[in-house]
Amino acid sequence: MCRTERIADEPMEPKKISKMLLKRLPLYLSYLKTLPEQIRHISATKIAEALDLGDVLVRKDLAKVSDGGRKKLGYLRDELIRDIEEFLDVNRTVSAVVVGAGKLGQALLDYEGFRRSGLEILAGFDAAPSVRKTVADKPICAMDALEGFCRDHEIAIGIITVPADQAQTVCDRLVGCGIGAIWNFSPAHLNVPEQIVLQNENLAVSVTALKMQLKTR
Amino acid sequence: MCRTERIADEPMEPKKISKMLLKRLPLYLSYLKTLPEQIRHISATKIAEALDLGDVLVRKDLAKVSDGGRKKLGYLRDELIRDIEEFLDVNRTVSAVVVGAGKLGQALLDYEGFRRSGLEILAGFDAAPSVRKTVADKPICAMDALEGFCRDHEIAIGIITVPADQAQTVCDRLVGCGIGAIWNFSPAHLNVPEQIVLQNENLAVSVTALKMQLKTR
DNA sequence: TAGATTGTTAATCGATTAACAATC
DNA sequence: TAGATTGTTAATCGATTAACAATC
Repeated sequence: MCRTERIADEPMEPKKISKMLLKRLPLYLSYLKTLPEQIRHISATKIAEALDLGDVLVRKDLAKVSDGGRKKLGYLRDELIRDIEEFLDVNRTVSAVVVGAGKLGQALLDYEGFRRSGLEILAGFDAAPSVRKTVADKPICAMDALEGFCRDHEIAIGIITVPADQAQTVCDRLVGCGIGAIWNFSPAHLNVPEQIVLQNENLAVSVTALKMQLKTR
Repeated sequence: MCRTERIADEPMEPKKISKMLLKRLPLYLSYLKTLPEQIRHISATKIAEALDLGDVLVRKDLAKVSDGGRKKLGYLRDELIRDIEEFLDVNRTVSAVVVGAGKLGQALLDYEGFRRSGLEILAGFDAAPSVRKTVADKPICAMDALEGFCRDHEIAIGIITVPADQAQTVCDRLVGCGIGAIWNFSPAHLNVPEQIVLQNENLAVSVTALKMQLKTR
């Protein structure tokens, strides 16, 4: 087996971090932050109960990001918060643009909460930018300004909120600008080069799945 | 083993439908609908290639919802569309309300595309309904009208777009109205009775996970 | 001490993929 | 026929859970 025959000075492969873990850690973080000030210690079991998860699962997750676990006591809350924040690198801010300044695009431009996650949306772009000049003090620009803006501001994430039939074109242009990730709110399937991170937020898919669970329970 | 000792006249357990399947079927459907008119046949392999999925996976998915598969030919496109639509019951419309008429709530009220998924949002509710009287011809009502409205219109889905600190309260009221599912866009973890379907659309979680993939690739 | 907790190893579960038989 | 395809059975993979040892 490859694993047992590993050459000694080959670097250890880093602990694998799954997407599932990445989705749970922010939940732990927001739960920990809602706890009353006077609570100093918190156990994996308590977190698991509060969030309807298995206790072993939470324990393993926490062990991946912190070594502050004390038998019988659990974790020091503030230390655990720091460790998760450090792991998730919430203080590193990345820049984004929204393409498509319809209602949804405007809502994302307007949402204050992203800053707490380390996302800063700098501008919106739209084929008809005349409807609004700014949203939440952020400029709504014409599409032909996209490439220049992305390069000048080192945009890392392109957020797509245009209709499905324009999504691939917009996606290609964003990739051409050198962005590293696409956050796709359109219902279209997008083709991206493999080094680009693609995350789909397809509300039509979500609602259909929700309806089905409603029906078949 | 339980399975082998099953009493003969006990009803067969229905084929299990996983959440993953429910999220892929709408993707197949929208892909099939974008195909040019003249294409009459389509194979699982082609769909898999177009959507970056495994071919066996698609084949198994399709077999669960249609028996129209013909060796060497694949599926008749129109028949497959009908079979998937029937399985997903897209023609059954369910009614919903949005609680929280901020930018995001308004965007959801305004989005035409939900009708194609069989979701009809009838009204919005807000603690300060005075800001807007209607969005997309749908009324924005005061919170104290929530219970009456939900009962009168047999609302099945409650969509939550209020800030995190009000989400649980709103959720409890919706559950009290007899809705069957909560679609939660707030970043709060919600406690619901087990018979209520809960789907979280936590954008803070999404963006954090996206940032991490960006970093660690 | 006894109990609560962590953290590890093994088992289970579910979803995906591989292999392959069937056949139009 | 040969090739493209479906559909099934077995294998693999990854994530979760169970069992349990350690210990403060």
